[in-house]
Amino acid sequence: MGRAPCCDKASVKKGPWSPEEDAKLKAYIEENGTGGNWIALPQKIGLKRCGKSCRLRWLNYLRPNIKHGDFTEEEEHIICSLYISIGSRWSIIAAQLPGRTDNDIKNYWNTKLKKKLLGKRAPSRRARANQDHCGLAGGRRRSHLHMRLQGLYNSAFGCTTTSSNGGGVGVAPPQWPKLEALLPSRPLPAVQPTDAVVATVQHPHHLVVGGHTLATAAAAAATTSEAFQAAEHLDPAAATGSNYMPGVAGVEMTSSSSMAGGGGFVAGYGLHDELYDFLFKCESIGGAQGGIIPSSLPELQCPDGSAIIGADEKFSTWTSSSCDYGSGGAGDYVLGYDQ
DNA sequence: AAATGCGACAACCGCATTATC
DNA sequence: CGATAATGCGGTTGTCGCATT
Repeated sequence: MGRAPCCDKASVKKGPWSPEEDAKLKAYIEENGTGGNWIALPQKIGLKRCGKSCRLRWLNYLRPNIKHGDFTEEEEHIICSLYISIGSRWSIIAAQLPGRTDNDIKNYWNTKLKKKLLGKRAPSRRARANQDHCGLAGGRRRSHLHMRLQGLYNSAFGCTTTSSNGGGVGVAPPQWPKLEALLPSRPLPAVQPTDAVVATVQHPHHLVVGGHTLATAAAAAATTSEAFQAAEHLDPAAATGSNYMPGVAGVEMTSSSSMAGGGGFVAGYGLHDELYDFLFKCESIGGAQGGIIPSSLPELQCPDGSAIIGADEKFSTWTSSSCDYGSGGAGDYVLGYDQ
């Protein structure tokens, strides 16, 4: 017995939305709100659509103040730096970019930014079928790709230079972190306001990442790195054979399936040192170039929008007192941020 | 001009989490 | 407190249009 379908698939229309459907949905929600029940909404307004489809359409396209396309360089930097930090947590990343949706960012990453980082065209879906048979295997592939991405990220954003690529500005390259789990062994809090997209950046340098921050994430990684030594010996991409992220070392391990019980993967040994190196060298370098990494230690805000509390030392307070991560249980790992 | 390849993006699917009964 | 429903999220797929062969 599987899960009951959310709607009657047979009587539900699929595919692109027509202007009429858009108008109906938009008009109704603007007038009445969602009523707190997406499943019932399509029946109310006479749409032959699944409630989930309505929700997606509203959140991604019909909602006011949605921006599409034309990502700025600053937005790209934010996306990249957050991706480095937390992986493919698109909803969290979207929360840092007002007007952007997770779907939009995800698409933008997959079609543009990833390639920008990789510096070459990624194989198409059609070509992907062959990839598994030809690629480097396991750890060797990982380290190979890892090195490539480090260089490519650097060159793509001018984070650093090498004498050989001609794009140099004569600064030392930041360290691309080695492979390891960045975050604690459970996902970031999933708590996001419905309209998280418009909820966040109070200050461009105070990024709040689902309650974690770049700084706290780095600190977390530092203190949990030991617990993730095993991750260094795993290659979920190879193990699953399904993650497509050539060159994105830690990133290729961040699919939700491969992360079951594990945080976003980023870097390896002494995350503490390497991630800070990476983030803040980029920052100091980027300062002259428009910046890649947010330039100050971020503040910490609980996902529920309650107190904004400074720096790392309060993270454990929040996690232990007000944030239930669910099944993982607080005893599963040691935070250690403020130890 | 037709076929094919590819990029971009909208939408769907299924799982995890949360809320409610 | 368990079962069920609803919602949120991320991965994947489908489709369209443009570029290339």
